[in-house]
Amino acid sequence: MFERVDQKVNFPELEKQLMGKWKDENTFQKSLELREGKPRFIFYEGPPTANGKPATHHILARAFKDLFGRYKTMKGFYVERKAGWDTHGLPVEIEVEKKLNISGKFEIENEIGIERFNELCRQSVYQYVEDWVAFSERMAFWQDYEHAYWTLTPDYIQSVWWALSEMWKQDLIYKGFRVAPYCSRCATPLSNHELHLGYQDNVPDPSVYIRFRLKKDQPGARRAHFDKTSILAWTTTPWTLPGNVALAVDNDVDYIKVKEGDEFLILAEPLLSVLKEEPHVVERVKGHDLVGLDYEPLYPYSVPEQGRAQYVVDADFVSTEEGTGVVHTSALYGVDDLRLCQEKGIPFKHTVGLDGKFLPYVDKFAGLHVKEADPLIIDDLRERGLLYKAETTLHTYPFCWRCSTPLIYYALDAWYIRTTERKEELIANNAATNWVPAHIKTGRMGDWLQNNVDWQFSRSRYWGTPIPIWICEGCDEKRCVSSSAELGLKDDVDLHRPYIDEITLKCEKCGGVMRRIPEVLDVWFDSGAMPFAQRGYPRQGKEIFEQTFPADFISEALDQTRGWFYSLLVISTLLFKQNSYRNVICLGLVVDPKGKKASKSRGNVLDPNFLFDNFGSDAVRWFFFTSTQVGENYRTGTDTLRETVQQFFIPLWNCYTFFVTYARLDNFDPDRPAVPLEERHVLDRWLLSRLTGLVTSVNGGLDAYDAIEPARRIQRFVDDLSNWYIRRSRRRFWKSQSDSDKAAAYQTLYETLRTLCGLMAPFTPFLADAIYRNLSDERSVHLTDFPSGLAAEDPAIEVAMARARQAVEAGLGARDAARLKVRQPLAGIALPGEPLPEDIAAIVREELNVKTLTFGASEVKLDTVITEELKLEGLAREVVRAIQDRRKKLGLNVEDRIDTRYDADGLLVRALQRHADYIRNETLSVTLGPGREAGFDGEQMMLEGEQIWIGLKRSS
RNA sequence: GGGCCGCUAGCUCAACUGGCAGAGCGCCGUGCUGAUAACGCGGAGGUAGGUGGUUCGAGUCCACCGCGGCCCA
Repeated sequence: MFERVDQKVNFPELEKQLMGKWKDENTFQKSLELREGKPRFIFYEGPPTANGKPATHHILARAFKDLFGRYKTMKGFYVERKAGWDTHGLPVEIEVEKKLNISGKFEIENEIGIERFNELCRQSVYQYVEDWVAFSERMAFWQDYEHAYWTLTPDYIQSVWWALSEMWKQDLIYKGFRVAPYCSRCATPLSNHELHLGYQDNVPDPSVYIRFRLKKDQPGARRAHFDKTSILAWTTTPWTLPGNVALAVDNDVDYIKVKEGDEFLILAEPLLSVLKEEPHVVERVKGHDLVGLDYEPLYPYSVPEQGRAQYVVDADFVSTEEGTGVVHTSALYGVDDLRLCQEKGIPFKHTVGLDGKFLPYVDKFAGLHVKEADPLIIDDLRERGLLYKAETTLHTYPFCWRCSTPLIYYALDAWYIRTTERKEELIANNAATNWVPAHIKTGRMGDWLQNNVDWQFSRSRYWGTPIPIWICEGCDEKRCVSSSAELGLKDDVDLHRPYIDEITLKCEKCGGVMRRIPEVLDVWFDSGAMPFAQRGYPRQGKEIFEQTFPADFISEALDQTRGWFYSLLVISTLLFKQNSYRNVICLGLVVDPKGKKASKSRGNVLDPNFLFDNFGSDAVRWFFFTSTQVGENYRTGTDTLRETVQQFFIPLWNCYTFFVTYARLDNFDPDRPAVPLEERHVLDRWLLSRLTGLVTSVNGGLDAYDAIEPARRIQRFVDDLSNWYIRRSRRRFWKSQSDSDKAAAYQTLYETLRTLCGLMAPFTPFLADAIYRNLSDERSVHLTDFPSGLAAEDPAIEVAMARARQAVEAGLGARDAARLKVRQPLAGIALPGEPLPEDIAAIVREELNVKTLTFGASEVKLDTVITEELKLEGLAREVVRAIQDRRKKLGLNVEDRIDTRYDADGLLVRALQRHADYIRNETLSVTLGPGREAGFDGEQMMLEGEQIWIGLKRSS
């Protein structure tokens, strides 16, 4: 027997009940046990960073992950779902810095200490993971949270080390430079975000034009040509001039040689206006004519012992908007500069230290801070006749957002993985991956791979996987370690800073002391290593790793293209020569109803708990599955969610309560023999045909990693079920005799609801299970097989029914135009088109409330003549309607019998007498008679312009 | 500056390979209703972001531009 169901449902409350049941019954665990030994469907959890409370956009990816995990489980696969937590990285550090009200290297190292700082990071992570588990369970994201992988464990870290050491063995790791905005006081590089915090406008800086004297002994015929000739270059950072190694010109720009006094100057034609005098043009050349010319170094400090420097090169970033069209290049103090010198093979070395002061060997300016040195350098060049002119310019310049020190661009040590060497392999492995939506493969991801640069994986931070590279103080020998055993440490020892920094090794080459480089790993390396690191591979878990690599399916939002999607691809390509995922759903972003990104400062952030409490998590999931194409943004607001509940959840729930209400009254027993399909009412056969099609397309869609089309079809089906099948079948459930037609109706609706629950289980796990359990003796839908292979297709019925519904539409339109309410029966209607089968035509007649339905007319033609006979029938229906209304007002139950009295005259009385049987039957009136009797709860009202009093009471 | 995605009714979104521009919400009118906080019918509401091009025919294909989003530089 089915439990009574309240029509007024509170979905959030329902969901909490289900959470309790799942916990008590271990439903998730059971769903896994059910499929033990079955083929695996391999899912990888992209670990969220535990640096804050989960937000609404986190529901999105988790909903999709859960959808396919549940679907494949119901399809018979064993779907391990190991949770994971990304525990390292700058976001965690920043969260802790905020709590401590500190910021930056200086405070961390000198006030807090790395040991305590990292301990606080660890605590912070543990705290947030609790929030994440609660959140995930609230939205029914079934994962194994007890056996989650944590990127901070010694096992995990050692796997990561192993991965790096394998790349080391392949000679894919090298040390280089990285130019970044740098604060010399804080001794720290700034992130892009930090950089943007500190720009100031109208900052005065020197603007100097420098003569670079061309060497007289140029190779070949060019020699005499350049006597007394200088190339004019411009800079606003004179302190970079001692580090000058090259001048860059644009190959295709016109350069002019002008005579000024007894010397010659070369600069770009569009910038002749910077000259002090009216230009006296001597010669015009192209930039590429200048390339290769040697010039006299301004200073001896950056003249290399080996290799060639101080000559003219071509570059693609030369501007003719300002300066002279010649770019002074100092390799280590500009992003473009460094790239150019690396491309051209120009040697370079630092002239400035990490403290922002000139190094000792730059003897003229040694120990001076670069900004202090600027005027001295200008003076020095002026004295030596190398300064053409010096001015002051006002421009926008970045300052440290913490301490307001002017930032400089500075090349820091950085470690790289030579991904460019394996670029073609990366592209091939990406090409073999199924992207949803497809355009990401060649678009966003493909473009990113085409423009691949080596992966800079070192971070000058604290809370991260320490980079396992040790360098000999004596001979510079380098070594990459792959396990704690190699360091003489136990397996379970904490490998984080600062402890790891104290570990020294003995150099095998010279016997000297080897120390670890101070940097930690980019967190993307951590998460990209999860396919094997979650198993502790290769020290352990070898077998399980091999069984679970690569993944069949992963899903995240598209900001992961350069993040996790990339790091997984790179690491597995370099180590295992294939991608670690076969199918990937790349989701759009959650934005506010205006399309703006949610942010606290805009105040448009949706609190997930607010949504859960008001609409339920199923509703939020369903919204994400149905609202827009995968890859597009989700305009999310309370209005759209309210609509989701009203348009889909409530109608579905009403279908369910309708069934339960009458099934209880009739003691419907689902185990009774089924009425053969061919003997069922045409509405049943129509519904089951529709259901068959639905099952097929939902299976097909989900198999192709498409969620939206299946979900939208389910939505349309529920509309058909509610507003056509049940609407047109109601009387079959109400009628008093229990014949086979009634049994067929119950069986059809029952099977449909159960199947629908199966189809919906992966999408809305709470709602589907709530309904299914009541229909199935408390068995969980999540332990069933996914619906498939129904065989009740009947295209002819579907076509005919579609035509019938069009006929109804036309007929109701005609009624409306004629101002004839549907309650008033009419003699007939004639419609265009071919006749419909009788059983379907009957439905149309009933819906239109006409006696006859004919086809073949040229247009819709309604017989509008209302005979007295029809009028009385219409009045009878009015009376029925009035009695039903009264029943409802008196709070009577649908099955309650009543006695009915009336007081009226004229046509109404005749209608009541003529159609007494009909009225009694419709309203469950045991007696129906005239007279205002005592004890009858009555009401005076108007029906079709006539007075009537109707009174009723519950029949004893 | 570059890449990708989007731009269709007031709002949210559809329309297989080019073939009569649609649904839901909201609004107005009206009807139906003992499952329905629901539903039906009718109405108002569209130069499809803009400009060109290809085609018998373009929301759909091509080019350029604009706006929004994400990412890279």
